[in-house]
Amino acid sequence: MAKEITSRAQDYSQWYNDLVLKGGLADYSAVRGCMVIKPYGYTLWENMRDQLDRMFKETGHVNAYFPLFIPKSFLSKEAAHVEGFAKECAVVTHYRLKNDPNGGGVVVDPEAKLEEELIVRPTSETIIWNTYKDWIQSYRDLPLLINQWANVVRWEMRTRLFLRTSEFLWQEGHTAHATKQEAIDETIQMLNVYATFVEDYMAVPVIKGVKTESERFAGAEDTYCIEALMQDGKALQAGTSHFLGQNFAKAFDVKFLNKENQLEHVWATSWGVSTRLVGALVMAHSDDDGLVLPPRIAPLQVVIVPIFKGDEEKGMIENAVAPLMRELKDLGISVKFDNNDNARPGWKFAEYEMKGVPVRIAIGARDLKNNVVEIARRDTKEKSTVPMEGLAFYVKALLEEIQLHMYNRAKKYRDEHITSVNTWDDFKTVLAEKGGFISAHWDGTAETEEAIKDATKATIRCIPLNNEEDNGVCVFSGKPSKQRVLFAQAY
RNA sequence: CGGGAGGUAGUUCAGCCCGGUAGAAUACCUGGUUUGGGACCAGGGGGUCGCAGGUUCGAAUCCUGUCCUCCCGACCA
Repeated sequence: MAKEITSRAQDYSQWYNDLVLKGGLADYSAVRGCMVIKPYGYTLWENMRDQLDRMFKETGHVNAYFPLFIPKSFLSKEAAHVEGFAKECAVVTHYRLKNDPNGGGVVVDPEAKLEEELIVRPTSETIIWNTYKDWIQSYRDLPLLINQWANVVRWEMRTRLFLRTSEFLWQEGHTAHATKQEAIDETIQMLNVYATFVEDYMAVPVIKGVKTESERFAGAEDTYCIEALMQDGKALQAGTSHFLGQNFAKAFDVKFLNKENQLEHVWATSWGVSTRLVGALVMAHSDDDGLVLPPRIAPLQVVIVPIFKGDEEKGMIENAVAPLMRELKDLGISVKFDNNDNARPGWKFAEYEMKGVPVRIAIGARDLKNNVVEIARRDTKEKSTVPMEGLAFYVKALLEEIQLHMYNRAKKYRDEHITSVNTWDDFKTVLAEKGGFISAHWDGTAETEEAIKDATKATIRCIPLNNEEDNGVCVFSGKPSKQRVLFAQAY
């Protein structure tokens, strides 16, 4: 068949591409570095987005929308910020095309040059803080808790579907607070929201931590992150939450009058997750037969495949399936009855396995006679025969069991791939032969971090939150260290 | 952005070296037989050979440029 999937062992990168393309999540586009998210992949993103949106609203946030274009001058107002993003910005310089006088289609009209060039947002801190300046006068205006769902553009040299594309979809929360502590609390709260979402809905275990200075967001005081582990032993940053201090408030002159009638700069946070989460989901759970999607966010939770000979049997099966479909839908389960006559059952089995549908129900004449169905779960590929009686409730419970099992399996793998090492030799050996996170002492300097990166391509993914104090010596420099940090090669 | 590979039917690919009417498998359409792990028979439709120039009587094939993709590297989320 056409839809063969490269195995993970043979070529992990190609396996990932195969899953995304053949699983129907996305396609390449005519534009370099930009992808088309197909309906199945977009439904997955919608399910993720909707749940996150609920969680943001439960924690008091509201949505708004800010412009795609940012005046060039805004970007340079915060020194570290411009430093971090300048090299990957798309710039709009003209506002009109005209017919080519030489007959070559349309060309940019040189007369239509913009007075001030516009940047296509790589992130929205600058335009948002320029706006917040007008919205905030008093402590009564605080906290300001706003999120936006948007697309952003970062001009990437090397792209990969979902993991790194020039344009991607994300949400960015931008909040303003009266006190430093309140802003820090917000930063941590949103980190926890992300961790809860990724673990409970995506079934991907994460480590919460804080970034070192060199991995910090451009313009932040502290960057908190959740780090996940992929099946090839590489880490993936799944979400970040930044404590911005007063950096943007000072750059954009955002001040408020406190209760004592004194002017102060506000304290800020920003936090985001992107369509990159789809890539994380794919690489965390899937196998050589295709996608494996967690029930809570799968575009389709259950598929029913009829097996019949002739119209009479087909009709009997349809009669039996109709009430089952109703019961499943009443329980909030998404279900599809695939009675397409063109494809045979075996073809359908393979197809829905490729697409990662968590539960497949097969019903044939033999089953009708015995009042049972065959249920196959995608995560373990186990098949079992289950009575029709109470089937909807059985399926509901099974979906929850699959969700839990997927998380536990991923967590077991992750936990087995956190290795404590105390020597530089062990560090290199473990990284080369086993991969995953390496827990090691670090002397706290950017120089050592850089040297380790140059030698091994591994970076410090994070300093885990609530890290134990553990006196030792740096695995690279031998200098004293108070705690272990997590290293890994990363996406 | 550097190195390597590639772009021909919806898809996977052959044809290119050595220029001469664009092929296969699969998918698709019609009819029939089928249906418990990617069915079979018969008939049928479908491609400006990525795009643009050039060489030539003639270009998928040779030359130049350009766009898109993959892998590796640098950079970065």
